Formats: sequence, structure tokens, C-alpha cells
Amino acid sequence: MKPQKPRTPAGRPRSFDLDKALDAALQVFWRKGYEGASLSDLTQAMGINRPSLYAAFGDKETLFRKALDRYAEGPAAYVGEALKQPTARTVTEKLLRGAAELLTDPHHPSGCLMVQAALVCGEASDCIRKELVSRRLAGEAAVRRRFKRAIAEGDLPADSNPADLARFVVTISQGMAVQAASGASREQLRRVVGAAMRAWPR
Amino acid sequence: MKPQKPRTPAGRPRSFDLDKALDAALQVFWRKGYEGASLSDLTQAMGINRPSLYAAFGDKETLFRKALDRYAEGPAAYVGEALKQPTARTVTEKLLRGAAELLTDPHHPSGCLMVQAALVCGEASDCIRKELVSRRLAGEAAVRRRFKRAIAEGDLPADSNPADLARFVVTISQGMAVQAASGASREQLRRVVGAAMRAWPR
DNA sequence: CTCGATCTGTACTGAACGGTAAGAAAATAC
DNA sequence: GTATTTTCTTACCGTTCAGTACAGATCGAG
Repeated sequence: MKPQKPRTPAGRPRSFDLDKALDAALQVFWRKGYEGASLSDLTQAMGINRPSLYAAFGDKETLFRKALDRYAEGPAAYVGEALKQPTARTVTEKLLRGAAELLTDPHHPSGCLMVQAALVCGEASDCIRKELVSRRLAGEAAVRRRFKRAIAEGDLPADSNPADLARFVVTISQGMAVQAASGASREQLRRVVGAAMRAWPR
Repeated sequence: MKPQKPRTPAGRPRSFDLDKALDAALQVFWRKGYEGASLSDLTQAMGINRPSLYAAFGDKETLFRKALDRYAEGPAAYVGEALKQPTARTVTEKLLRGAAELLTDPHHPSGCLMVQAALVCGEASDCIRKELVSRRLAGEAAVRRRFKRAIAEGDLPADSNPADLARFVVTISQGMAVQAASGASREQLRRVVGAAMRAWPR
């Protein structure tokens, strides 16, 4: 018989909750951006000391990537749901309406982490900027693939350009992220979505 | 007779060109953002030493505001031109096409200074963030006023909502700014504009 | 020429940055 | 109990940050 996994792994037990600490870090990065979030900001919000942060999450860059993953799986999970909608139109509508809700959710900072955490930055953080560019492009590519499928299913006109359509939808979503960072309300963003959907082929 | 303004104002003459130095600073802020641009970055790009910068432009915050003004009068001057177009449709088209050109101009960094210089930041720079929010909202308000006029002139349907239309156009423009920061090409942005204009009432 | 004014270069300040060394504390293993 | 392992706390590291003191350089005025 192999020894079963011990209930508690020996050594002094961690005095904080990993997930809650990561959530707290996510909020700080979301509100202040990658460079604007200092380690003092982070440790204070997480309720832990600096060495505990490093032991549990690695350096600032690693912590940020973990916060990004959590963002994708949590607040931004609506994107994956939207892509499962049956038609290109409903996919688009769910993407944009979901964005309007997320970007103005009072339980979170305004705006989109992947847009505002490091749209530009100093050289030291450039790999973070590139990581965000890459993730934004990956999201756009997912929408593009979904629209290609929609064409194959006859759901979009055969002569539609899925790349252009996807970029258009993502551009509106990212514009809404800037609007949210400027203080736009949920209702105002909903009206933007309404205007965009009126433009969509029926 | 009062003494006429002296040709050279006495004292050691400045050894650099004020406008060129400000342009250099603008480029740095544009590429790295307000927080990401260090004084060392700035002085190096401007070709001057730190005390010369402080004597000529004031502190970092003052320098940034001057760079913002220069941005508005120079690269972003197309906005004022666009608002002079005769119809709401041509105003919109010129706004968006001008944005596509500016955001991907190879003579400048990609993207929009007013979007990416400080979309979020640490507390120390929060007044800069607010200044940018204020300027973005002022631009949107100018478009809104122009659309109100268009309604009065019968150029837009009387039941149009100028605030919603203005926010929609500005949202697309700001989304294109994020796209440019993600590496979108000029041609790709032009296609976004095409999609947006197709949605516009004729 | 000398005097006052202004700019330039060097070198510095205190504070904040990200990151870590070292030992005390708290758990399991035996 | 003692040993071992892991975490926690305190205090610190070197670097970079924005901003400045000071002395030398370069001009016009007289």
C-alpha cells in the first residue's frame, strides 16, 4: 500500500488562503496595472508579508501571470460561454453584453485587466506587455475561428470575412474597456452594444 | 520709449531646441506611458541633462501636460478637422479614418497617447490618469455637440441620440487604439473602419 | 573689462522599488 | 520527547526613482 496523501503536508501550515490572496492580487493589478501595482500594494491587499508572497507565488511577474489565469477562468469566463452560442449573431451579442457587464461590475475594478494592465510600459515590463498582446490576439483568434465555423454552417454569408468580423467585434469590446476606464456606466455601455448590434447582419 | 523686447534675453543661451526636445519627450511618453517613461529615458531622448529639463519644462507632470498639448495640436489635430466636415456621416468617416492613419503612423509610436499613457496607474500618477479621462471625455463631448448640430440641420434623424452615437464612434476609435497597441496594421484598421461605416445610417 | 543673469554638467539626496538572508515559530514524523 | 520541514517575521540588500545643490560656462549690459 502506498502511503495515502497526507491530510496536512508537514511543516508549519500556511496562515492564509492561496486563492483569496491571488484574488486580492488580481484586484490590485486590475486597478493599478502591472507597473502601478507595487509589492507593498500587493502584500497589503493580500494580507501577507513579502517573503510569503515570494514563497507562494514566485516573483511579481509570475504572480501576475497567475492573476491573469485566474482572470480568464473567473471574471472573463463569459467569453468561452459566448463562443458556444448557436449563431454568429448570438455569439457576438453575448460577447458584447458580457463585456458590458464585466467592465462595469461594481465588485471589480472598472475595465479589462488584459487591456489596462500593461497597454504600454517601460522596458523592464515589456515581456508582460507582450504576454497581454498575445492573450488578446488569442481571444480574437478564437472569435475568428467561431465565425469561420458560422460561415461553414451557413450562419454567416459565404462571402463574409471572418477575420474582419472578429476584429470588428473585438475592437468594440476593447473600446468599451477604455470607456469603462473613463467612467462609462453599465447602461451607457449597453447602449454601445445596442448600436453595434444594430449594425450586425440579421 | 519702453525698451523693445531684446532679441536674445541675456544670460547663457539655451543649447537645445525647445520644440524638438518636447517632441522627443512626446515620443517617449507615447511609447512607454507616463509611469513607464523615466526621467533618464526622457533626458536621453531629448538630448539634455536633468536640470535643463526641469528649468525648461518643470517637473515630469508638467512636461507631460505640455506633451499632451503638443499631441492635441499636432498628431491629433485631425479631430478638429473631422468635426468641420459637412455631415455627421463624413464627420464620422473622417474621425475613424484619421484615427486609423494616426494610430499606425510609422513616424510615431503605435496607438493613442491619450489612451495608453495612463489608462490605469499607481496613486502617485492618479492626477495624470484623471487628466487623460477628462481629455477623452472632452473629445467625446465635442463629437456629441457636432451630432446635435447634425440633428438640428436635419442631417441625422430627429430621433437619433447624439450622446449614444458619439459614444459609439469614440468607442470604436478607442478600440482601434488598443488594436494598434496589439500590433494591428493600418490596413486592418481601415477594414475595421469599413465595417463601422457600413453600420452607419446613410 | 566687470557684473548680473541664465543655462549646463556633475554629483548628490531621500524615498521607493523589487527581491532576499536569517532566525524564530509551528506543524508533522519518529 | 527530538528531529525535520515549512512558513512567518524582521530587517536588510542593491538599484532606480524623481528631483536638486552647486559650481563652472556663456551670454548681454554697462
